[in-house]
Amino acid sequence: MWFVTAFAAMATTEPVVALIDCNSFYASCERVFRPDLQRTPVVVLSNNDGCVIARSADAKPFVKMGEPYFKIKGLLRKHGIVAFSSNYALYGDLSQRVMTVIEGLVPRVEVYSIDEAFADLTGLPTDLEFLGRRIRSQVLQCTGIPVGVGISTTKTLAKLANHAAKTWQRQTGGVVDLRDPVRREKLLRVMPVEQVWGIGRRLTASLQEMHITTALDLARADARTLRKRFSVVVEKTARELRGIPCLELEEVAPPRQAICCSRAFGMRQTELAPIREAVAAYTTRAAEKLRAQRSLCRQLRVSIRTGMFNPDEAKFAKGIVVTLPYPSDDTRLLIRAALEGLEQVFRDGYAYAKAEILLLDLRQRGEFTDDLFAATQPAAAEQLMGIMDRINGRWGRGTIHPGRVSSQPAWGMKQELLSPGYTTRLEQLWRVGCR
DNA sequence: TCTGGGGTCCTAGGACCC
DNA sequence: TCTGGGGTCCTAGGACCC
Repeated sequence: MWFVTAFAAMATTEPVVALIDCNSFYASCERVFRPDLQRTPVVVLSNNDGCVIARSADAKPFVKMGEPYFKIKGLLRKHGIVAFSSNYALYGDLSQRVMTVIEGLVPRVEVYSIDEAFADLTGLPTDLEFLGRRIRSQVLQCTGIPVGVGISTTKTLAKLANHAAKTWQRQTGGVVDLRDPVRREKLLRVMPVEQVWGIGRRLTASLQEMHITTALDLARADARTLRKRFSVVVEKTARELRGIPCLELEEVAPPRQAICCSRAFGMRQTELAPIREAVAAYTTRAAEKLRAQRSLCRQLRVSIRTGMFNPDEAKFAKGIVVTLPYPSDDTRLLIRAALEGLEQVFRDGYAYAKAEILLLDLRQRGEFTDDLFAATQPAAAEQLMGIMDRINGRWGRGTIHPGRVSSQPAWGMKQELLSPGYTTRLEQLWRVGCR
């Protein structure tokens, strides 16, 4: 008899995956150190205070995602909605804390984005809904960030379960276990296909032509047809909706294949000089990211563009790829290449809004063996970069920087509503009590 | 006046090789 | 008379995600 039960237990060890997702993450971060805003709707703006990129739940009925700030200033005032510039130092730090708490509660975690993590719960002997609630309460207690938990047998279904947990927060308590097939079908039936992870605007339109309008329709569609008509990605999505895992948990993120630093200027720039400064600064940042993942790059693309929305502005955009003499992570060499490229693409007579640096053809150290006699990066450069990174790591980004990069730039971002670096800057620590 | 900043993966098509 | 077919690599562009 024990054999039979043991066998039955083994046979039911199906894969289980959870998606833990922070609610309105950026807005929640802003509230952590502003308890007075707990009941006040909050929105967070993009760089340069351009448009809305995050909204607290109580701001959602009033403000659309992506809405330009200048258009909705009056509306925000009318409804008493508080706006913040984005404070990535704060969000990044709180994100790390959230992930640390989750990693302490479950064995295998994939940090999927700044505010989401997948967890493998396969074979855990506990009540999973209980575990979900535990994760929620623990993260909230340790960080002040509310999260939702979706549980199912595939990543795509866990995403959907999480979505349901958010949509019906009151009824579900923020945790939905979607392993039961009956429950799963019930949810898939009411879930519009555009809510499915991996199905964007274009695919939704094409799927609707084929009368696939709900998640259930997609799950039941013929996989081969989907592959032929669209791609393997859509095919996998459909299989995952059926409960067949096609996407693995990726605990260690592979090194990036491209690194980008792209930012709009605080105000339009017509002269070459300030744009040179901005390009040097962006390149410095990109090179830091490059070294952080211990890669070298062989190519760099620099591009600039004017504003793209205002019909009265003359439009211009151009980029160029520059190849380095050898694979490198030396900020100085990269800046030199980027400025060379900039000279070639810059045209007088335009009001530039944005520059972008893209590091391409990345490889890990020791990966390239193409030419025995090809030059390689001097050891002195590696040492210097290492020292720079250590100083900036210890004393804060930008403590030491190339002379070309200005610390009070004319092109800098507009951040008029920036909250303090509560957790990342000593002089901006949260003050409690004592007036 | 004013509209984000990162990334990934896939496919199609051309060049080229044998 | 007759002019293949399979494979690889690269690039551009599209679609998606957060």
